[in-house]
Formats: sequence, structure tokens, C-alpha cells
Amino acid sequence: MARPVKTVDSPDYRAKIDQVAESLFAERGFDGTPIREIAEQTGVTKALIYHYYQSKEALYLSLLEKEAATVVTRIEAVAAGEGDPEQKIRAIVQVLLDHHRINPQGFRLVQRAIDDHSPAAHTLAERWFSRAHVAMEAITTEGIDRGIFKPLPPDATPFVIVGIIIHALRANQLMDRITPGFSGPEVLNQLADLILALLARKKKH
Amino acid sequence: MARPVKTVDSPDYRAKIDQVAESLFAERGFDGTPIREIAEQTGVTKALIYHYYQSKEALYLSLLEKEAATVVTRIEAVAAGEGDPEQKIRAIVQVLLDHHRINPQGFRLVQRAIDDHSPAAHTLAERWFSRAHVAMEAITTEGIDRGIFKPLPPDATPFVIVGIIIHALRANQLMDRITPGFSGPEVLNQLADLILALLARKKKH
DNA sequence: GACTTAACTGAACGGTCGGTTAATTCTTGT
DNA sequence: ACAAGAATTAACCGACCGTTCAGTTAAGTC
Repeated sequence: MARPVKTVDSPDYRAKIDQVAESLFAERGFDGTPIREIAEQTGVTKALIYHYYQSKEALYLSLLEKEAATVVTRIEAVAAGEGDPEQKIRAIVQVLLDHHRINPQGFRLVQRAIDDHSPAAHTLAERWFSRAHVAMEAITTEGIDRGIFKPLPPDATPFVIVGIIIHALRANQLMDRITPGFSGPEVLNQLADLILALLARKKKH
Repeated sequence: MARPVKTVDSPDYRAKIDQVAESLFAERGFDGTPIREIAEQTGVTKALIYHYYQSKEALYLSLLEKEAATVVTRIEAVAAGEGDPEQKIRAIVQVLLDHHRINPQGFRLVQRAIDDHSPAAHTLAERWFSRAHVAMEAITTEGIDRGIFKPLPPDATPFVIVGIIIHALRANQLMDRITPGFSGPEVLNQLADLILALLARKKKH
């Protein structure tokens, strides 16, 4: 029973392992990240990681799950909250942008997992993304029914929205190489406007 | 000089190595693809691969380069050809969709390379994507100047366009898991319309 | 102070990795 | 027929991989 309590100056390696692993997995992918390196950057030995996690994959999946759960939960909260469809879409865009700003590593981790068509990605899609999809589909359906949005296929629009955001964020990182003077942040701030203009049935003045 | 000409039933391993490697690299990534497996699926030994390519990375980069060159060249051809900005955007969308339909493995290979922020990805961006970006930026600039397109930042619109397409294609593959009845192909056919509606200054009737 | 438990380590395991070597087979020009 | 060189192979290497394990440390419980 007696679970030792951390002393004040004790380093709390468990959290640091997660943090380092998330960063490395995000940057170099699962296969490109040796456990040895996670251990080294954390300042512990490999064996400690296996003390906390059953396997490398278990560690990876744990991080993925936590990340996906966080962002999807926030999206669902927005969808279940108050506001008209336009406000909700705007809020969801903001949720994704904020999430990326605060924890870009976690964002990229999930992004990579989607690109791998691994079983992990499918599990993630079934367990979490489907929920976000349903929530966003409901918003677009409501928008269409109320004549605010164009009559697009409601099950496609969530992917259009998320696609624009994800690629905009990704492009922001490669952009220096292509157009050195590019003003990334401003474009991100206009993203919600862009997306709503795309969805809007009638153009606003 | 005399490069031996293949007899009819000779297997032309070089091309098959490329083909198998592209498929495996696309599906499992660089680190996740052992040379041994490329050799096995090709029906040759590892050593033959090293006879043709200096290293695993050289093989990988060769495939990447070929893929990027192909698609970017086609985009540039469209941009340099005849037609108004709307027609050109529509043609570019079609180039990307066709390219993905004909060779989805190659498409994914490049997609993965972009997600890795590896030196290879940066080289690719500098050497090829920048050219596609310039070509598309010119089209959007012309569209804006002629009052056809919204006055969006011209250096951002190429990324918006490509982002929508890439995510739509990616989503098409995960979509079964989320919305089993989803009609992917139809949405892809409407992609050009969607994008042009986003860019259009005034809504069409 | 005996006992339990979680945190943590160093060294090693079997296996796979990318890459090399030297030799053999095949193809072709003469 | 044959020399030359390209195509192809089997065998091998050192390095690194994920994982395991036996054992140490330190704190909490009785």
C-alpha cells in the first residue's frame, strides 16, 4: 500500500518522461525514436521507463490517447454549449489553434499518427475523432437547416474545416523556406473568417 | 558503354525495387522500412539494392525527388498554359487528384516527407514546392488583380488550396471508420467547386 | 527495527538494423 | 569461343534495437 510520497526536490521523472517522449515521438516518429534517447534526455535509465510502461508502444499509445482526448473533449464542449452555428465553428477553430499554440508537440504527435495508417490511428479515429466529427456534423447540419450555411454534404464539411486548419499550421512551419517574408500568425487569425466565408450561404457585406 | 539490353523474360529488378520501395516507404515510413524487406518483396537480395543505390537514404531521396518533380512540373505547366485563373486553379486541383488516383503510394510518400521536418523535407520544399508555390501565387495574384478572387494574402492561398485537397484525400481513407456510409469520390469531384467558391470575390448564381 | 513497497539502476540478452565483401552467373560485342 | 563487364548472390560485420532482470535505495507501515 505504502506509496512513497515525493520529497520536495524529487524530480518527478514520470511526468518528464511523458514530456520528453511526446516531444521526441512528435519530431522523429515512433520508429525514429529510440527508448535510449528518451531516457537520456529525461536523465534516467531505460529501465525506469519500462518500470512505468509495459512497452515502447504502450508509452506511445498513452500519449496519443491523452492528447486526442483533450482536444476532442474541448470540441464536444463547444458543440454542446450555447451559441449559433457560426459562433460554434469559430470557437472550434480557436480550440484547435490554441491547442497547437500551447502544445505543438502533442498536436504533431496526433497528426503523425493519423498519417500512419497504423492500427493505433484507426483506434484513435474510432474512439475519439468520430466523436468530434459527429459534434461538428451536427453544427453544420443545423447551420444548413437554418439557411446560414451552404447546402454542402454535412459529413464532408468537418473534414474541410479541419483540413484547412491542419495544413495552415503545417505550412506555417515550412513557410520560412518557401516565402521568407511570410506573415504566418496573421493568416492564422483570419482562418476562422476564411472558413466561415467558405461555409456561408450568402456573402456578407 | 554497352549497357546490356534486357531480354524479354528478364525481370528488370531496378524498376521493381523502386516500385516496392516506394510502396513500403509510403506505408511504413523511412525508419519503419528495412532494406531486407524491400529486397524480399522485390525477389532479390539486399546487396543488389546497394549495387544500384549508395545507401538506404539515397534510394529514399531518389524516390522523393522523382515524385515531387513529377507533380510540380505538371502544376507549372498548367500555370504557364492558357486559361483564366479560375480554369487554372481547377486544372491544378485536377492534377493533384489525378496524381493521387494514379499513384497514391507516391503521393503519400511525399506527404510523409513533409510531415517529417527532416532535412530531406526542407530540401524538397526549397527545390520543388517553392516552384509550385510561386506558380500558384501568380495565379491567385492575377485573379485578385482582375477582381475575380477575394483580396486574400496571395502567398497564403496556395497553402489553403493544397491543404483542403490533401486533407480531403487523407480523410477519404480514414472515413470508413468514422462515417461508414460516406461517399468519398463525389466529394472529391466537388473539391474544385468548393475551393473556387472560397476564393471567389462574389458568389455565383 | 523488521517488513513492504515504489523508484531506480547497470549490465546484459537475442534479434535486427544498414552496410560490405568477395565471389559467381549472366549478357553481349567481337 | 571468349574476354569483359554488368547483374546478382551468399555470407558476414559491428552497431544498435527493445526488452529483461537482478539488485540497490529510500520512504511508509506495523
